[in-house]
Amino acid sequence: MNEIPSRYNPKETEDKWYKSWEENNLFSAKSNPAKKPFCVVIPPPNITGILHMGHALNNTIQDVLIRYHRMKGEESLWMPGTDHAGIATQNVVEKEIAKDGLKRQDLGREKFLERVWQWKEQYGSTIIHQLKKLGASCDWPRARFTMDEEYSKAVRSVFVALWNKGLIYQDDKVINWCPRCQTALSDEEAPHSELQGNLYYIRYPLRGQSPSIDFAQDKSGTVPYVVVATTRPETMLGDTAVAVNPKDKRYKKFIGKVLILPLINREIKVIADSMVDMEFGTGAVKVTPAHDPNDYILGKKHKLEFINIMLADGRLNENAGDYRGMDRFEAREVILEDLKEKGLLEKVQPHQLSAGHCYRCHTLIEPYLSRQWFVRMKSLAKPAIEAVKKGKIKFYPKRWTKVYLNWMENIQDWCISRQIWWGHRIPIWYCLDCRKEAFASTEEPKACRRCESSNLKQDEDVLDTWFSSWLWPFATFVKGQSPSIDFARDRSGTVPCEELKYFYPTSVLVTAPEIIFFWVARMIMAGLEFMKDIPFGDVYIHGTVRDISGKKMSKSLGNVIDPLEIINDYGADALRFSLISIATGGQDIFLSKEKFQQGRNFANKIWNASRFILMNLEPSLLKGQSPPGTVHCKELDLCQFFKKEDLDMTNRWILSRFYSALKKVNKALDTYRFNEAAGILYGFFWHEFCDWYLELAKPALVNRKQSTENRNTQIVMYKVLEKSLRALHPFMPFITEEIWQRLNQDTGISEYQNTSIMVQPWPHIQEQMVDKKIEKQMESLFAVIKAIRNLRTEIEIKPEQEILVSIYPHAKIDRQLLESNRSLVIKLTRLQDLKILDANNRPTATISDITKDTDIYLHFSGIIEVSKEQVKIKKKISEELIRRESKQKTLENPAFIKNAPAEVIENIKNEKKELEDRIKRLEKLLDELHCS
RNA sequence: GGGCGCUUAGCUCAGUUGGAUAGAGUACUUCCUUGACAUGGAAGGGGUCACAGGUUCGAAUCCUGUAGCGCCCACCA
Repeated sequence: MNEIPSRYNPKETEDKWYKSWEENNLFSAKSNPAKKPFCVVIPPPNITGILHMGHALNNTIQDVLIRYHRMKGEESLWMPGTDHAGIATQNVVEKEIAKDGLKRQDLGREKFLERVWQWKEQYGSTIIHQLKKLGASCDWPRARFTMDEEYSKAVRSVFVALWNKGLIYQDDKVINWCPRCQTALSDEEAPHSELQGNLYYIRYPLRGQSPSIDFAQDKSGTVPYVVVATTRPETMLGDTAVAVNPKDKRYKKFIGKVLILPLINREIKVIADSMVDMEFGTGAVKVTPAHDPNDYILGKKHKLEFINIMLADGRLNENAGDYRGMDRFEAREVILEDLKEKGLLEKVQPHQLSAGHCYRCHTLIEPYLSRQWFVRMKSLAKPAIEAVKKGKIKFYPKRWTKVYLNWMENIQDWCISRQIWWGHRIPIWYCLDCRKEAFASTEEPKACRRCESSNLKQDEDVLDTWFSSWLWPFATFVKGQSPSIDFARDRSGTVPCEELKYFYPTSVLVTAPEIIFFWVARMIMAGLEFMKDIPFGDVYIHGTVRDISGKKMSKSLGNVIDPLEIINDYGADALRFSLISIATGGQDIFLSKEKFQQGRNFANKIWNASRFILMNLEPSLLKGQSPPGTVHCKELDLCQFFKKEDLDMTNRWILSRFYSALKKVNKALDTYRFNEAAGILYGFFWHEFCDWYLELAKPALVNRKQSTENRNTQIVMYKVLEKSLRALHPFMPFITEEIWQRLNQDTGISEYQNTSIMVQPWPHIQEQMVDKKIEKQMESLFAVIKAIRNLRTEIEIKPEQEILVSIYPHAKIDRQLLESNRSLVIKLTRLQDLKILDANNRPTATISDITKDTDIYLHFSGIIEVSKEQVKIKKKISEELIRRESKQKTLENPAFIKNAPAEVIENIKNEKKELEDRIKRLEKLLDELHCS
């Protein structure tokens, strides 16, 4: 026992216990009708991922929930897994082969994919190991990967199901194109961000006018050109019209006229459309149907030509004339130069705009006309909107509901095809012989359905990664199922899938606001479509982790605080506890390394309190003296150890406080107020259990004789610690396990046969131990102790110097309370003696103070500065007078008396009376001071 | 252009349905190496709860507006 070090060393415990939990299968959960299910599916991290603070927060919250519910006796499953992360992973591997001077095309599709799988096998579970470091109690043997065979089948089934319903279609549209990743992206994958650019005003001459004419000097009134404003001048090469608003008087005469597109010398028409904003720019807009979503609409409407001027990599193609082969940004500069030379660049204005950027590589997105696959979303969205509106799915905090609904109500078709290789290949086949319509199939078809030819070709594209993620809450459960699985029917029992029936819908989804659209919304749609039921009842949205100045943490900014570094320096429990304490109500959290000290210090506090308790515990006493089977990890009525009435106040107090705190913790956890739960436990354990209770208990413990007092104190101290450990376990799994095991071992209590604290029951509230009266009394006692300490500090004398205190208890306080705790007060205030007075007679040479129910006189062999003492008391009196005055005023207000609830009035009356009492007593102290 | 969040102690933030002398962590001041813990203990100082109106007997808390900061969404070239 004595070898317990005085500092908690996480390194010696964390890996050891994690291993033990895994070896004993303690994270495993399975269909168990005898128990209530509780299920959380992990937001699957990318296989390219490395643990950052966002993960740490996200997974700590999930682990707290899982561990809490597991201890509450629910069959708790935390379903883990990883996401193949199409673009991100492909990028990583491409970078890798680039070191050998290779491109993916050099290897070919098959060889390249082999390389990716290799990479995945080697590095793909890095983040899983890191989550283990964090203490995540996932059911690891279940871990799924979005490209597992079964999972892939599910993806294809879903695709085919939607295809059969006519919800999937192929079309040429202007989509978001990342020239670096060379693939289409969905709108969500191309978030807009502000950009400082220019608005370029370019002159488009009327046909018949020489382009070389010096326009600037033409002031005759008939302007031979139209000026358009654009932020992307290079796209002019693809212009096929100029549009003006039909109501715009300035341009009436130009409508229908033909302009000569500069540099290219294409004839383009001036068209009229109400879409054009007369206020913006010149009111005349160049129309580039193949490179702008709006222009695309105009192009369709006015039957314009669609001219694609760009290659997949962002360079200009053969339609760009002399500019062919140039990169889009380079071309912009050259074009501007050329325009300027020809006198066609009228002016340049600085202009702030926002434009899409690739969410993977941050490259500026190019709107790009291409043939892609889409999902029609409107009909899928409808039930998903209903489910939230009807409260079947609830967001915490509530405000995200609106964000969700707003997006869902304006939902656009989802571009799901990606021009990359790593991912689920689109299950569409084309017959190269009959060349009829393409068809979808869950399995590779042997022959064309029309002409029976086997000369088939699968679509080259792969599906958006999120097209697999949206099935996560149920596709993770299908293992060894038939590929043509009909999820909904499966639940009804046609195809047995016990686990899905048992765990679905899952309980709660924990995630960050950034992926509400990407993932949460789509999972709800998929769940309702394929399972005919919601995927989860609650959605808890936590904040985004930022650095101390409010910036998002990112490697490029160099402001990252690495969770693994924190774990290494402070321990996983410290990291977890600090994160939970900081994360409030889904608010963004601002981190600095220092913030983790709180968690570390708390862990150390728990460690040392436990160390103290272990050092003062007589195992034989606990083992031998208690009734058979009583010191038990199961929740037994504490009354089996002792009659509540036989306990002294201190013990009754701490038990009462523990259960009062526990009640609040339960409530907080049940409503996703994690920081509050952590805060209550922190406050209880540190400031009540350690600061007060253990100090109060010391005298009883020093007395090693087997007195009832000693025995009871040992049991209570032990019990409160043990229960606190259990309550703290979801937050700090490692240290609580370590100590719990030591308690187990050192007390030699054989009833602890279970392997771990994590499978012990959550502490049960023993209502009979809650005693508000005792709590009040102890507070009075604490007030006395504090007042004495305070007086002590005031006189600034040496610790050794003799000090005596006499107390006059007022009627309110139980004299008995002081009498029976006299020696405790002496100990905690380091007095020589404490007298409890019968009459309120002030002895000489003292300073004094009052508490709510006592007058306190402190005597010492020094000189009192009477004037200073007077000032102190007078100040107090005047403060109290002000308060009394305000209460008085309130009570004199007839409206208050009329409207306020009786209870409030009563309170104010009491408070006023108390204030008056205090004032009277303070005045008396002042009086006595004059006498002395 | 919409929507949302924030503004409380030097700093970082709590404050549940309106009814305390407005809390915590950290920093600061003084004292304490008293055998659980200096990653500690004791005692302190520090806030007109962004601003202006309003509702109410009563507002940090509810309503309206203003300012600043920060997010998210949107096809203004």
